[in-house]
Formats: sequence, C-alpha cells, structure tokens
Amino acid sequence: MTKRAEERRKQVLRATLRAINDKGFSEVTLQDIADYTDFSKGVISYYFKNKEDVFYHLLEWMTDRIFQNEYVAIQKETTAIDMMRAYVDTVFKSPKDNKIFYSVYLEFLAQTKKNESFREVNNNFYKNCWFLGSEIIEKGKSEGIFKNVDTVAGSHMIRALIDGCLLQWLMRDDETLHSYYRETCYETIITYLNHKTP
Amino acid sequence: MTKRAEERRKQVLRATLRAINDKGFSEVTLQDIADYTDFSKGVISYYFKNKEDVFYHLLEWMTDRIFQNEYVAIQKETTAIDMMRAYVDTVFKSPKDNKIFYSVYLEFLAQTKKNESFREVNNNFYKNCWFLGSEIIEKGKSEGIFKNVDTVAGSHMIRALIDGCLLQWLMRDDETLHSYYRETCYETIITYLNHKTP
Amino acid sequence: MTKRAEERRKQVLRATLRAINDKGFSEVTLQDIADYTDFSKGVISYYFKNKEDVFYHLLEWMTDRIFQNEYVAIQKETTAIDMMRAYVDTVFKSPKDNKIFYSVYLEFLAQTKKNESFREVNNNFYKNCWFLGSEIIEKGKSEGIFKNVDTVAGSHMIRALIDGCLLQWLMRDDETLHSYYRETCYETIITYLNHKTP
Amino acid sequence: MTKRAEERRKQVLRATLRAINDKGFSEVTLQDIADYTDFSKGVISYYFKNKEDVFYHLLEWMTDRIFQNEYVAIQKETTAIDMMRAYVDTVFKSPKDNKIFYSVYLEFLAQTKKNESFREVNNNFYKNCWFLGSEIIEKGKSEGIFKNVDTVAGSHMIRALIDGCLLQWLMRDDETLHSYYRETCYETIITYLNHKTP
DNA sequence: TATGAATGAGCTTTCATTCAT
DNA sequence: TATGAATGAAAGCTCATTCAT
Repeated sequence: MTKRAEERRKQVLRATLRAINDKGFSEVTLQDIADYTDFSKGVISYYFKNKEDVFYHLLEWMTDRIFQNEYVAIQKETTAIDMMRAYVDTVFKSPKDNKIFYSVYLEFLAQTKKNESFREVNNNFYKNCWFLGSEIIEKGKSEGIFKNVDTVAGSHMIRALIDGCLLQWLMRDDETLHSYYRETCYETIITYLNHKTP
Repeated sequence: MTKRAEERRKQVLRATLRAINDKGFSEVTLQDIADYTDFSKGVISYYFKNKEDVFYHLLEWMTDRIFQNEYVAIQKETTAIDMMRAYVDTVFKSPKDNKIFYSVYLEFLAQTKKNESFREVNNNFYKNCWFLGSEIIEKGKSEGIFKNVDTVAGSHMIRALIDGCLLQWLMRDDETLHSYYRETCYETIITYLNHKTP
Repeated sequence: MTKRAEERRKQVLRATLRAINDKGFSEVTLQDIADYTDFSKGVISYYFKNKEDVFYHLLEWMTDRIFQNEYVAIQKETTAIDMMRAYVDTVFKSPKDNKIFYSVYLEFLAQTKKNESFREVNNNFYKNCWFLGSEIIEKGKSEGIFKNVDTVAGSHMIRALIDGCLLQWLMRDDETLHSYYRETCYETIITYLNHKTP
Repeated sequence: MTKRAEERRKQVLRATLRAINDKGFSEVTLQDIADYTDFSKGVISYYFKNKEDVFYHLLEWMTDRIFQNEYVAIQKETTAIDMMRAYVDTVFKSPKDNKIFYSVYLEFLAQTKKNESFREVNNNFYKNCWFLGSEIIEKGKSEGIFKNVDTVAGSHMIRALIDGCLLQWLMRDDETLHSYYRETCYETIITYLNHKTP
C-alpha cells in the first residue's frame, strides 16, 4: 500500500469515527462519511472494499490505539498501585474522548452478533486488556500486595468493572459524573485487589 | 385501551423481541416482526404509532420484567448475603435467557444516543437496579456487615460489575463461561462489600 | 398466486418488453420499466424477485407465446406445404412485430453466456421449433414428398435459416425487405426439403 | 497516427476481445480491458475517444479479419464446390474460435439497435459476405452448376444459413456438435444451390 | 506518454408507511 | 379490525471519465 493510500484510509477512518459519533452506527451513510472528509463519496469505495470493511478497520484502529495508550501509561509507572491508577486514568481520559470512543465502541459491540469479525477484533482487545490487568496484579503480588486475588479472574473483573462504569456513565449522560465514576471505579478495584480474607 | 388492544400489543412486543434476537435491531423489518405474529404487517401500524414506538415499548416491557423478577427474588430472602446471592442468580438466570435479553438490551443501549426516550427508559431501569443494590447494602449494614461501603456508590458499582460481566460473557460467546462469570461476579461483589479497610 | 398478482406480473412483463425495445436490454432500468406501467418502481420488486427474474419470465413468456402461435397456425393446415407456408408466415408476422420480438430476443441470446437460465429457456424454445419442423417434414414424407431429407437435421436447418433470415433482415433495418426475406426464406426451405438427389 | 499509437490501439482491441469474451459486452469495464493489457486504465482513454469508440473499432477489426480469412480461403480454390467448401470450413474454423468470435459478435448485433455505427460496420461485413457468396455462385454458374439460383438471393441465403447454424450451435453450447453443424450447413447450402427445379 | 486518484451520476434494492378494501 | 398492495425515499455500490503528475 502506498503512503497516500495509507493516509487516505486514515482520513476515512477518522471521518467515520466522527460520523458515527454524530449520526449513529447503523444510520451513518457513505455520504455522511464523505462529508467529513474533503473527498467525494467515491474515495471510500476506492480505498475500502465496502462500508463494513471501513467499520472493521475503524474498530481495529480504535481498539489498538486505546490499548497502546494504556500500555504506554502503565509502563511509565513503577509500583502496582501507580500502574493501576495510570490505567484507570488513561481509560477515563476525558468526558469528551470517552463519550466519542465509548458510544461508538458500544455500537460495535451491539453489531458483534451479526458480525463475526467484529467479535474477533473485540476479543483481541479483551486479551490486551486482560494482559494489562494481569501485569498489574502480578506486579502487586511481587510487591507483596494483591495476595488474595487470582490473576486471571482479577484481570477479567477489572475490565468488567471498567466497562460497566463507563457504560453507566455514558448512559447517565452527565459529564460532571465523569470524575465520580473514575474515582469510584479506581477505589473499588483497589479495594477488591487488596482484600484480606481469601 | 381495550383488552384486545392490550393483548395485540403484547403479541407484537413478544414477536419483536424474537425478531430482534434473530435479525438484529437495525436489521429487523416490520415484515419480520409480523412474521413472528399470526397477523399481517398492518396490525403493527394499527396498534403502534410507528416502528420506533414498538421498540420503545419493548424496552420498557423488558426492563420492567427484569426488575420485577429481581425484586421478587431478593424479597424472598432474609439475609443480605442471601439477597445478594439471589440477585446475582436472577441476573445470571441462564445462558439462553441472558443471551437473548442482553444482546437485545445492548442494541437498545447503542441506540440511546439518537433516542432520548430509550435513555429515559434505561435510566429508570438503572434507578431500579440501584434501588435493589441499596436495599441489599442497607440490609447488610443493619446486620453489621458491609460497614465500609457507601450505599449509593456501592449500588452503582454492583450494577456496573454485573453489566460489565454480562457484557464480557456475551462477547466471549462461550456458554460454558456463564457459571464462571456468575460466581466470579458474586464473589467480587461480596469481597468488595465486605472489605475491612475504610 | 392471486389473480391480481398474475395480472400485475403480466403488466410488468409487457412494460419490460416495450422498455427493452426502446432502450435496450442492458440499458433498461427498473425506473424505465415502471414508467411503462401505471405503477411505481416498487411494484416490480413487489412482484418479482429482482430485475433478472423479470427478464427470465419475459423470455419464457415471449418464447412460449411465439411457439403457441406457430403451433396453432400449422395445426390449421392439412398439407405439409401449407403447414410450412403457415409456419413461415407466422414467423414473419409483420415488420413491426418481428422488429420488437427479434431485437429483444437477440439481446436475450447475447446474455445467454452469463445466464444459464436464459440458455435453458432458449433451448426449450429450440426444442419446440424443431418439433414444428419435424412435424412438417414427417407430414411431407407421409405425403410422398421431402423424401431425401433427414427429419432431425432438416428441422435444425429450417430453424437456422429462419433465424438467419430474421437476423439479416433486422440488421439491414429496412422494413420493405420483410416480404422479400419471408418469401426467399420460404422458397429456400421448400427447395431444400424437396431436393431430388439424396 | 504514429506507429506506437497504431500498436497501442491494436493491443487495446485484442485485450477488449478477450475481456468481452470473459465478462460479457455490457459488463466489461475499462479496468477489465486494462487488466488484459500491460498498461493502465488511462491508455485506453488516451488512444480512444471513449469506451464505445473502442468497441466500434473492435467490431470493425474483427469483421475485417474474418472477411480477409474467408476471402483468402476461397481464392485458393479453383472450383465452385471447393470454394464453397473452403468458405464453410473457414467460417466453422474451430469450436474455440467460433465461440469467442460469435458470442462477441452476437453481443455487437444486439447493440446495433442503439448504435447506428455498429450497424454500419455490420452492413459492410454483410456486403463482404454476400460478395463471397456471389462469387461462388457465379463461379458455379460459369461451371454449369447452380443454374437455378438467383445470385443475389442465394448469397443472402448462404449467409443466413451460416449465421443461423452458428447461432444455433453456440446456443446449444455443445462443442461436439461443431462438425455436425459445419457438415449439415455445407450440405444444405450445396443441396440448395444445386437444386434442379427452378 | 502513461498513470491512477478522484469524481459523482446513476443504478438496483429495501422497506416504513399509507390507505382502500 | 385487519389486510397487504402500492409507494417512493434513501441507501450502497459501480465505473466512465477527467486530469494533475
């Protein structure tokens, strides 16, 4: 693929993200997407096989980027607690970002049933998320904390709580609750990881 | 509304649930819904304002029924622990039921952005869920447990974890994981509610 | 199929024939066809699976009608010569009819390569044509003429000459040549069927 | 026109013939044609006015080549019978060649209605074909055979039968019938030309 | 000369909605 | 009450053509 093709595809994906955010996944048309680029409708079909192919690559691109950010964030820290903090802070980046990302992500999840390839991308994202959780828990164990948590189950629950909180925050549609959910999510995770009785 | 009208509307809603489950929210047509009733396409328009109106009432009906089941279940129990157990068991009723309900529910959540009325129905459902969580936590407090948990935040986290677990389970598309998520979800909640350090 | 459906389908087929005649097979749009009916574009899709399905049924309808006319015409005659005359006269019905039918038929033949089902309809038409030729030749033999002609090969050649003449006439696009080709075709066939040396 | 232009145009025409043969006349795209050359889509527009212009020149080129082959073939012979034989043998060159040429030619004929220039090219081809037929008939007459045939009508009928046979063979889509149609066509023509009763 | 990126008109098809019966 | 015939807007996608490079 040429450099130009690479760039055009990125442009289309960015436009698609904004278009879905504004119109909704199932409602967005190729024309809508084109309207967010500086190009005509034709470029989308020129650089992607079809509309679904655009969506597929958007999901892949979004989840990859999210994971990269989270991974980089926790790598910067040295203690398990700080890593967990960094993880949650990166997940709850900002009301604006979370709203765009999570509402679009939610639409992808809803499509999963009819679209096996979306499911696969998401499962890969899950694996990455669990990997982050596991790294943090293992780090904690090496520090002598998080002793009573099973690494695998813990990584599942961390992500479940994060998703549940983001979902609840998104549905309540009140940006002022963003920090509330970030903090409560963080504290709940820490409380859970730190619990004394096995 | 006449008795007959009431009955027809129920028939349409039931048919819609099955149709969405089979075809997907955005793909389902009025013809699909009609095919699941013993009536023709016309009855749907006859008893509902339009397609969106059908969906609205379906969401309302589904979330009400879910809440009722959960409410009845916890009312039967006498201790906070048993109530929590009953709550989680009712939520994780069976792989089949969860798959149908939650995948359709997920599609509704994804539509929330474009549909204010869906959001309202869901927020009402949330309130009901938080009420259940609060009741259980308060009961626990009266029993001398769950001492270090804030009732409101706790009820939020309980629901967030439940949703996060169901979502993760649904996305993994592996029915054998159903009991794993049910148990891990339950234990994580109990661990969190029981934690010692404030 | 209801009576109304039957009628609508006929209306669509008639409209399609006229539309193809005016615009050409590959150029005709569903809108064109609809414009020749008193209905909207939707009815076509309502009564036929898709555009190709319309074409398929048109070819079937056309070739059936042609064969029926020819069959009826030769059945009315009592001698082989008169039957042959009636056959050719029916084939060369009128410049107007031949132009419409044959130009559309020609487009179907050209599509045969990509459309197996068109080929099958045409092969069935061929069988019917050969049957007519065979009947005439056999009748002639029973009268003591057409002695030196093989029935099967003869029936093939009769149709080949008819098609070749109609094609040539159509391509020359000169209506005054219609009777010339009809007569020359007839005489050539008779001369061939009557030939003395085996 | 430069030598290079001449060469490029030939390359495009050859590619077009193959492309039409593979994809069909109305389905072939400029991209398809380009894929059969070693050039890009642009060269086609560079050396031809538009797509239709390519087709026009292809038809011209094909019919010219066919005529040249037939003309050369009959010129080599010395008797009318041998010439007729050579004509038919050249027409029925081989199943493979006939299939390619005739199916593409058929598509051109079908386009004739909308395309006056195609008709003109074909009428010129017809004139050439009739010329060949006339030459053979006149030669026969000079040899004392073919006495009872009108030269002009005979030349028309010869071509009509040839076209009718090739068409029928093509539609039956059975390569093993090729020699059957070649022989039967030849014999039918000879029988007709040789007939005794005026 | 030759390329292929970009355009956008135009196609088929789907389907919510209306309404005469 | 209930039907389903008919409508026509709106969608995705294709591709001939243009033109900067």
